[in-house]
Amino acid sequence: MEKVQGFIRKTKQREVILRVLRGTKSHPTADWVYQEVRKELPNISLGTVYRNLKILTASGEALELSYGSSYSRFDGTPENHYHFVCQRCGRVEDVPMPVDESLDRAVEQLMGVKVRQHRLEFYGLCEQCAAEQIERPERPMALRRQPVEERDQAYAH
Amino acid sequence: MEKVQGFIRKTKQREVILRVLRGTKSHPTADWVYQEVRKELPNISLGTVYRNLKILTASGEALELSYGSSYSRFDGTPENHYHFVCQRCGRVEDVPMPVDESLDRAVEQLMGVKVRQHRLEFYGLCEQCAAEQIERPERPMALRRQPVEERDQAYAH
DNA sequence: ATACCTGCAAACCTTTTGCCACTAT
DNA sequence: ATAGTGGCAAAAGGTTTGCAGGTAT
Repeated sequence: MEKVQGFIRKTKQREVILRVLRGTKSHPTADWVYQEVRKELPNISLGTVYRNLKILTASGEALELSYGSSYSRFDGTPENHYHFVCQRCGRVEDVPMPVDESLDRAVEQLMGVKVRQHRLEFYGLCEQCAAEQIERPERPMALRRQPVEERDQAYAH
Repeated sequence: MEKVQGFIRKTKQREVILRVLRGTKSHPTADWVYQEVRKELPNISLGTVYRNLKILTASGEALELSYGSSYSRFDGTPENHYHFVCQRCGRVEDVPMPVDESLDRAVEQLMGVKVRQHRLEFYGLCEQCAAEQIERPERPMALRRQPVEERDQAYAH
């Protein structure tokens, strides 16, 4: 039942997707990639693009700029602060570290933009999950689906 | 047609939602908030929770921890680097600033966790949008819907 | 009175999946 | 041979919205 990838095969589709991704600096959406790839492979499907984007992300050949989980989370503390996200159980914790607003000024000078705020998030394993994390698979672990129960524990108070 | 909020009325629903949000440190999802609020207001609907979460976020009484747009964006440059996101046009740009990995070690020592990476994103107005941003509404501007054409321009190469 | 709000349900939209034929190894 | 893949279309799942009746101000 558990479909675990033994090896990743080389295909035309994946090759073009990666080339398109590397060929732009625009941080495109999946749909944009789809439209681009379609110019070369008119029959490719959106599903394939998503599948390969996920594979490329899991194998470290691309980055996915998103919150990770598909839902938004809300925070009743309006003052900006940093967060730590456990990549295994999904828990989100505040980081007891002061917000460094001088970073905003630095970016403004570097890029000529107006910065209102920044968000800093750390990703890794929380104390509890790090303890349970004994084995270390050589294949990208992100390919494995996370059990729903574990994800849910993060919603508990 | 454009529904612009002139003032925000005080309602039981919004009051309870804010109280629930302030009463937890768990960075809950909208659905978790819904379940909690329902204990006090059994007839409230998920839609109302979403609507109010959005209003609270826009008025600065809560933070939304998400990427902002509903889609993921991908980046063909696997090396970690920082991003700047224009809150007006949605454009995403790389920040020419070295990644400070000592932050990861600092958080590990502060929290007793294992940090694999961090993500730092700056939000504000890009040079172009800052120039066009002449007026400054006193009501939270996030309440206003963004024209589709402007959002789309961010997908262009 | 008059906006604003709510509940409900349908609609939306991005992302995921099942199925089956195909193909790289 | 055989597991990984792709195309297609349906499904999923979080979030938004239209509507019509309520409700603060």
